[in-house]
Amino acid sequence: MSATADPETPSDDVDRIVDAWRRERPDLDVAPLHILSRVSRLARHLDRDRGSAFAEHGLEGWEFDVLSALRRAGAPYELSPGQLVTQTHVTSGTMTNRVDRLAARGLVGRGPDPSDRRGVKVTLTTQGRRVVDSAMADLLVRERILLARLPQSEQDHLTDFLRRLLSPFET
Amino acid sequence: MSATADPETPSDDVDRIVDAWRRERPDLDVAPLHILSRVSRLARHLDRDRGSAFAEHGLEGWEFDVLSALRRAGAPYELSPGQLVTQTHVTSGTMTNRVDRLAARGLVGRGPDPSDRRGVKVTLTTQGRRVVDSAMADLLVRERILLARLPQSEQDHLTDFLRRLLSPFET
DNA sequence: TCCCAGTATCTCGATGTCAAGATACTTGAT
DNA sequence: ATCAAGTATCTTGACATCGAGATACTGGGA
Repeated sequence: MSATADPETPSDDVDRIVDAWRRERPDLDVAPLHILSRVSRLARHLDRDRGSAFAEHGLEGWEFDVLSALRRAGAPYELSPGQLVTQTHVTSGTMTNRVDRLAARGLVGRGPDPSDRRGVKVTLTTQGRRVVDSAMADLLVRERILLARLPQSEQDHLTDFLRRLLSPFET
Repeated sequence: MSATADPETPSDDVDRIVDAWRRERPDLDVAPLHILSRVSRLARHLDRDRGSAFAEHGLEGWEFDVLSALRRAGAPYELSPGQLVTQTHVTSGTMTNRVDRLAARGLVGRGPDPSDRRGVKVTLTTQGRRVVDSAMADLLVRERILLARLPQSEQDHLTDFLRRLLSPFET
């Protein structure tokens, strides 16, 4: 049991890890793990869960990331590889590869940028738009169920806390 | 600006993503993204940040994961590859590879399990223990600084919220 | 004793990513 | 008009991971 023992909040893996560190390194303040280790673990689980949601629509997670950036951009659903790199936080080499495979599947089209001959424009096809729209709807259904464990006021506080932790990373 | 506009909480990337979806799909309730998208993004940033903390000790993130599992286990700092697989959530093939490379660097030792000839025991070397101990101390310094943006009572609430979101995944 | 289902670990091939560098084009200063 | 620096994209090679299957050993029942 961790220091914040409470019959209402059963101990989980992170509590056990924190307790182990306290036993081995009593000189260290390992409290940060209670929050940040849970953030990492929750993200891993969310990734897996999203993966299985997308699989029902024949999509990989990385495919959804690209398609949803194009979808969000609004009509005509067109962005450059560079813009996609910025929005998805991958390298340019990775994006070249992703666009190749999405184009081969017919989910995006790739064409020259008329105003800059170095440039390329990636556009969502009708099929790509249909797929990403239904995958997104499904994803939200699942995520709402997960969040239902927290009443709205707690969700609002949680959003606020996360936003503040995120602010030093994103400007 | 998102629906929860407030002069004290400036908009961030997630707010912009949520706003874009609301514009494109007004029929969808995209509120879950406010929490879950921030969790994923924060985890990504934490990963990068940990990576640079570990680099100062000559460690990769995956190396720290293995070494810290052994360190937490307590003397004699010895676990089987299977136990390491369970604790680090990677496959057995990955763990074979990781232990190979850690042993080549002299951070762990690998020996036969006397009580089961199928088995292997992985142990932390003195050097491995020294390295993981200092990397852990450094990591905690960084993470405490991050969390200093939230007063203790908010950190306690955040821990509680995350624990509840995590509970359906970890039993 | 002899099997055989179960378990622990390792091997192999495929995959997605990154970092660094190559290529092609643009822009602004001279 | 020319050229250097900057920008956008693509290519290449190395790497860590995964999934599936191979190998080696254990333990219990016939």
